[in-house]
Amino acid sequence: MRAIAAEVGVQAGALYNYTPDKQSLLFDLMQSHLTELLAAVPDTRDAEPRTRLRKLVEFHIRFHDARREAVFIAYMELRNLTDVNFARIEELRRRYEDHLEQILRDGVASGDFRVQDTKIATLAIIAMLTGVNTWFRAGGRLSLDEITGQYWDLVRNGVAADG
Amino acid sequence: MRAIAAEVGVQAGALYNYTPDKQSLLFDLMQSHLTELLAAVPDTRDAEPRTRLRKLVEFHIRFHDARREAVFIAYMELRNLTDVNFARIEELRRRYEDHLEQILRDGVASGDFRVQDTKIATLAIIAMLTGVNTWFRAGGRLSLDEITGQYWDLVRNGVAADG
DNA sequence: GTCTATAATCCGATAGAC
DNA sequence: GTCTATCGGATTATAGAC
Repeated sequence: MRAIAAEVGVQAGALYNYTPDKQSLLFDLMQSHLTELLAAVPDTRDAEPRTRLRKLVEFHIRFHDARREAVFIAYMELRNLTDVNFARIEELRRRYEDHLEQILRDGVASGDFRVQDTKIATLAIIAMLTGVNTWFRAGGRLSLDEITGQYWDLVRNGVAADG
Repeated sequence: MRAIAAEVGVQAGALYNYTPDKQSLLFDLMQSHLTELLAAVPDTRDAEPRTRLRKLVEFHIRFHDARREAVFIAYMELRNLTDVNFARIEELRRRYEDHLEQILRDGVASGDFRVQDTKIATLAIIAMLTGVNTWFRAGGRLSLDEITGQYWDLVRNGVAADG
């Protein structure tokens, strides 16, 4: 709380005019992050499964790169949530995962994708995509667009029906 | 330190007969974990790239599942290492990544794999595999062998030359 | 709404008896 | 090698002046 106060430019006690306690502040940060994530998911219902999957891959990498700090907190501070707040956050996270899983399900049904278990593929793909944040730094050897293209190749081939 | 002492069954002060300070204890834990990881990497130099990759995927998931606590600490406590210790740990981690990247390079050279950038594919695959730890619990819907098989399908197709 | 001051608690680490 | 006791400092949160 002192570090946050210093960043904002006030004393620690003044923060308690804006949040009842540290737990609420942490929960609100995570909830806002995931709510904004859900609101920003591209609506691709009318497109083909491959296009929908590509759009989601591109969106996920872009969105998470643009909010590195929030993503970092959302992962590292999970264990500091109360049981009730943890359950709420997990529910939002599950709803995001459902967007991807639905695309995979539709792609399997249409014959575009071949995946044994869409839930496992969902978790695998999300972990892979989110991992970009742990090493990517702007100005490196490759641009984020180039990296996104390569991740898309891995995902596309990974779930392709003609693999 | 007090929590560790309680777990071991001694008072907090007694721990300092075994470690000079908390930083050294944390570093030793991470270093041991990664050293054991490197020592346990299967030697598959004489096998075909596809077999080598499959063996590494199976090894990675098995090894990390068997050491959930160490893996958790190795990720969550990274930011609490001094700069010098952080560099040492990153060097060990890089050496592990090199095992996978060499397999991918050899597979690309032999025509078995098609990957634009082996370094990116390495990081993507490792993030995907390590992610299993965040959700897998023994006794669930699928066994770890079944899950490993599905991750292998995703990896195999992802880097396949005939995708 | 912000400040200073402080309460209550927790932390890593040390000192010294045994 | 472990204990008790404690130091010095950090933490979250509150109280009360302005």
